[in-house]
Amino acid sequence: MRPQKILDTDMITGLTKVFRDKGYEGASLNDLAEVTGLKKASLYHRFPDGKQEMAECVLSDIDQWVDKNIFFSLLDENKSTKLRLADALKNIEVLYDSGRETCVLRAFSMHSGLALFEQQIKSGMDKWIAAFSALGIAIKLSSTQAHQNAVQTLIELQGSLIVTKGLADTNIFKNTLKNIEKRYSTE
Amino acid sequence: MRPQKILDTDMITGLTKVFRDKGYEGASLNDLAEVTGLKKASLYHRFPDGKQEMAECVLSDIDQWVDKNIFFSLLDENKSTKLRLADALKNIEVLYDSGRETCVLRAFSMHSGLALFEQQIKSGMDKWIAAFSALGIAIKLSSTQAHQNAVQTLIELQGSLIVTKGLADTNIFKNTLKNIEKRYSTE
DNA sequence: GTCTATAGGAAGATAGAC
DNA sequence: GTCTATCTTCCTATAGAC
Repeated sequence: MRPQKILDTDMITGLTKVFRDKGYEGASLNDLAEVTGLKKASLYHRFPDGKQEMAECVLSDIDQWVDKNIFFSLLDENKSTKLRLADALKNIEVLYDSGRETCVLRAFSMHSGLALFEQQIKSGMDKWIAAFSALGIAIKLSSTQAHQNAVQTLIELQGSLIVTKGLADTNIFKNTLKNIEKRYSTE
Repeated sequence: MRPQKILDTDMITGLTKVFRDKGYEGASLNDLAEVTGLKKASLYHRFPDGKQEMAECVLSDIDQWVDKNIFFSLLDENKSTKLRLADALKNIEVLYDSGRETCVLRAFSMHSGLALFEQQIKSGMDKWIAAFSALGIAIKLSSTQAHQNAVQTLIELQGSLIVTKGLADTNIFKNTLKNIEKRYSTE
């Protein structure tokens, strides 16, 4: 991404919204131009490699947000495990807008045929599992038990996003977050 | 769909494979023509309304298969609840090829922008929930408990499909099926 | 850095011969 | 019923003026 002039953080926000709603192939350059207020040719000036570069910037931006607001919370040894989890879950609710928003990585997983995304999906999932495994270890689970719980947590988050959107009922997602909280409760 | 000449059930099989792999927008008429061995114009002869009609036929075909092989199993009052569930789970494993295949309805849920699909997703999910709720009632759960269990089952199935594909590990899906079996076990 | 204009190709869909 | 050939539209991407 080249040096910028005006809006830049706002541009990523707009691109993210379009990619989330439409997926990689579903998002056309016209869509992306419209949401940013720029013309197509101007988008190519900011992102010389075109649509793929825009997608990578969006992914990288979300990746950093998740690192900072979710994984860091889960691993912060200055706080109790209960508080760590509560903070992480609160930020997960923000990230997915209580289930109204989809997971971008998943939106990119269909179609595209770009192997790049497959790899990022795998490593993204591995990071979620590692973070929740660490939380499991912190509450004295065995390492295999901690791993199983982490996988189950990821399954429930992803599944809940789908069912929440399909039935248009955010209570489903909120309920899943509560179940996850219970799973890591020590009482 | 017009009267047919040669392959017909084979055609649906081929179309299904393409739609599952690529989603609705990702599946081009060239892809669909190639897999069926017909030319594009011939596809339009069989499906006058084009791609959308093909997609609807695929969905309807799967819908019937699920009715017959999964929902009917779950509701078959001639068998024990344990056996009903075992049969249904076995067929779920077939349907998704142990997690290697995606859920077509979900593959159609992105992009497209066709409201038709949104409606079919909702009613499809409702049917899964109703079927598993009935199983819950059959093992004497309260109606609210049966409903909650059914929603949780659907969440785990959908989530497990995603995580299984993301990590390329069918053990994850098989393990989820075991967990579902446990949830409805009466011992 | 942003624009207008356009190239070049692939998409969905149709006409009409056989 | 299936084909070849073609239409229109939309896509990603680029050239070049300002």
